[in-house]
Amino acid sequence: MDHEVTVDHGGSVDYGEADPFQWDTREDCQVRQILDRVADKWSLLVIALLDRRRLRFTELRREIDGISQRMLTVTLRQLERDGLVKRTVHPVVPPRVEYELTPLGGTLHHTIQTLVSWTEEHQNEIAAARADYDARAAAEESP
Amino acid sequence: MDHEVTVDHGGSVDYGEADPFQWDTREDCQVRQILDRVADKWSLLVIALLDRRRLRFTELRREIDGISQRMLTVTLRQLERDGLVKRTVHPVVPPRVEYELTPLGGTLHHTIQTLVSWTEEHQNEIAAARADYDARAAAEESP
DNA sequence: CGGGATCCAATGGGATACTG
DNA sequence: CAGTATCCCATTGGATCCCG
Repeated sequence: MDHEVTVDHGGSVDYGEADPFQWDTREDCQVRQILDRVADKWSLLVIALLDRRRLRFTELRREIDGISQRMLTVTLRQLERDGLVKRTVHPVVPPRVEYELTPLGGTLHHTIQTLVSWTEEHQNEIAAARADYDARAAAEESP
Repeated sequence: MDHEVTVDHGGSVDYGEADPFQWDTREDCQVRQILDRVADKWSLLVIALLDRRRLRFTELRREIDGISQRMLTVTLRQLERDGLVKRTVHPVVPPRVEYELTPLGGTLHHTIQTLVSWTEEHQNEIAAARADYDARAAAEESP
């Protein structure tokens, strides 16, 4: 039960760990699929907001500018399915549903916070790079 | 030239740093926009692959399973515009264009690598959570 | 080889209305 | 309040052709 299983993907390429700096970039790869979920626009924001908090549906909706009710629902369901967010329904009227990070979601939060921090720290450099790029592009078109 | 500028966003809400754990989640916020770019499916993969390497267009295309020529072009242009990737054209025939991370892109790579590593480490937990979720969902529908 | 331009299909995602 | 369901449009992104 604890031995490795080699799956035949139909190709003859060797996908072993020949290169420690290389990882599996195939579409059907687990990591790729999870990355798509985790690196999602809304997921990122939801996880970032749920740090040390426990928010209700409407609170999240209000905090995340621009998200529609539909996308918040979809995003929360995905995160719940992935075991990153815990959903608690309080049987009262009116309904009260709260969302919080699971321990697993908490570990991801650290990583995401790093990404957010990086963005905050370098936003000026990026803005400058964009301005520079746009200026060059404009200069080439109109001599 | 080095004093802070306060921009009036047209609203009367106070978006000051009242809460150190809270950040600006408005759509027109720089961080939000950059996050969207940086947390993009393909951008993530390109940056992850360009670490300590310098790859040609076709090499990137081959490495990233499932990316179309169009999306690779678009992604590389965006990354170049943001100052994260440097594009070098060698004036030979046939053309030889190489891409590499800029120093700024290098700093981002660290962060992204953390995200990729997190995914690799926790993929089994996530897969288990999904299976569990799906099992419960199926159980509820068919009694 | 490394794209730019174009066309078209898929899908993401908003608006709205209804429910427990 | 916290969704679900439906409709529908806008953007994303793939396929194809062409050019330097």
